[in-house]
Amino acid sequence: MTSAAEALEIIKRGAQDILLESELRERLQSGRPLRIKAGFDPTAPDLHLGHTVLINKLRQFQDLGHEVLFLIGDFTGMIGDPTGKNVTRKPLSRDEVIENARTYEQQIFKILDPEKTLVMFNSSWMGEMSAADLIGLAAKHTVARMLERDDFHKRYTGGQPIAIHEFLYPLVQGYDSVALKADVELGGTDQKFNLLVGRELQKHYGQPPQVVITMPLLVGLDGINKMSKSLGNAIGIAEPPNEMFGKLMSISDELMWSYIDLLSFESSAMIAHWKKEVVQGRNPRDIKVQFAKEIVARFHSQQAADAALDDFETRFKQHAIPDEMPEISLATGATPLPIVQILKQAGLTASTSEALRMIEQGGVRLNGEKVSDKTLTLSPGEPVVVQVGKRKFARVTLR
RNA sequence: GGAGGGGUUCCCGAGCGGUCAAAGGGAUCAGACUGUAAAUCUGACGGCUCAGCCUUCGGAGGUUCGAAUCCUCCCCCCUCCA
Repeated sequence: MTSAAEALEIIKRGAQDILLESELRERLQSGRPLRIKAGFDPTAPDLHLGHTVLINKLRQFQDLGHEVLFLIGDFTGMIGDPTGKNVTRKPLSRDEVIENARTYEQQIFKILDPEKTLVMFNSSWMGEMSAADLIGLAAKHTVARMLERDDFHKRYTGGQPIAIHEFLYPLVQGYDSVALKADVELGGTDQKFNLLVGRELQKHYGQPPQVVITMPLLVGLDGINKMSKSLGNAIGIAEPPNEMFGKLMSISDELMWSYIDLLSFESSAMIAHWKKEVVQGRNPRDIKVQFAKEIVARFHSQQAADAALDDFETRFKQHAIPDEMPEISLATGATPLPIVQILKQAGLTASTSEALRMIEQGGVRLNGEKVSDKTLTLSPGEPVVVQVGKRKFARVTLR
């Protein structure tokens, strides 16, 4: 049995803020299973590593005997969370939201214990709410306080539009905590404002305010924005091992450390040791490889991780052709097919113009031989391995 | 309701009658280098039947030999006043 003090230590690891820590300690000491809320906006159909920072923390709560309320914001998803956005989001349709929510459910149990997880949808209470109730809810907050929020403030002063419904988002999210009688709510640091609104509203509705725990945001592959599917800088937890491994290796040597801090299950002592080694001259690549393997193994398997490393090395260190690649069959007419058409039709380039450019730049290879003739044509015959750049391959058969 | 400012290629942002497929930056992609799909450097970056042609500058018309640039109407955004 873990003591309340030990539990607190576990929970604190990696957390950015705990508001208020004293309240959390009290509730842990009460000994009852706490209701731990985390809300997810169903805009992104696939979970990525950024989400797992939070989900790992939820898992820790479960391991400590608490109950996780995994809230899918299907109702709020139709609003679109304005957090961190500098433009108004377009609302999702009902069908899209439901579709996305289903995908979420399938994925979270790679990490969470289904026995201790309640998956809920906020439409089940928000959908029932009358217009009068909603106005009543809106009356509990002011425009000035909304504009205190950094992203709203920036948009407002920067001449960017803010639609009224975006103000409702934090209120609805806060109301969810009331409906769920949450003891604790977890969120990214960017959610702090919204989480605190939950505390306010719970007080208004006569409940003890929830403890707010924020987790640092994982920066995306671009090294600038937070990881987000819509920004295209994410590593999805369902991605194939090679893809996941390659993306992890593409993280810059500096950014790598924040990934390791937030995602690795290695002890803090080990991570500190690695940092020291790199300062002393060890190639950061080695650490990155180890970390990438840990993550791939977590979502796939140890074998898959080893295979991903092998593939990576043969492909990038030895510039070899990978074993597996898409098989494509193209129909040839009476005349031989120009190389640019092959590249385009095989999906290796977006257009024939791009195919021409790739050839000019020396990025196209046929069975490993660089192609320099833009007018090259191929006739039906043996399958050929067509390559564009270092990453795109296809085995093409002309018929 | 009134006055003013603005909508440009994936994003930001110049251009304000021909020299514009449209500066610059970012992103992306390719090449070089590298024990990394790090960093750095170089280049490319609308499409096509590719030394030529076609389509783009909020939308629809118009003026002109010629328009992203001028005019008319419409749509959208912002600011100030009420």
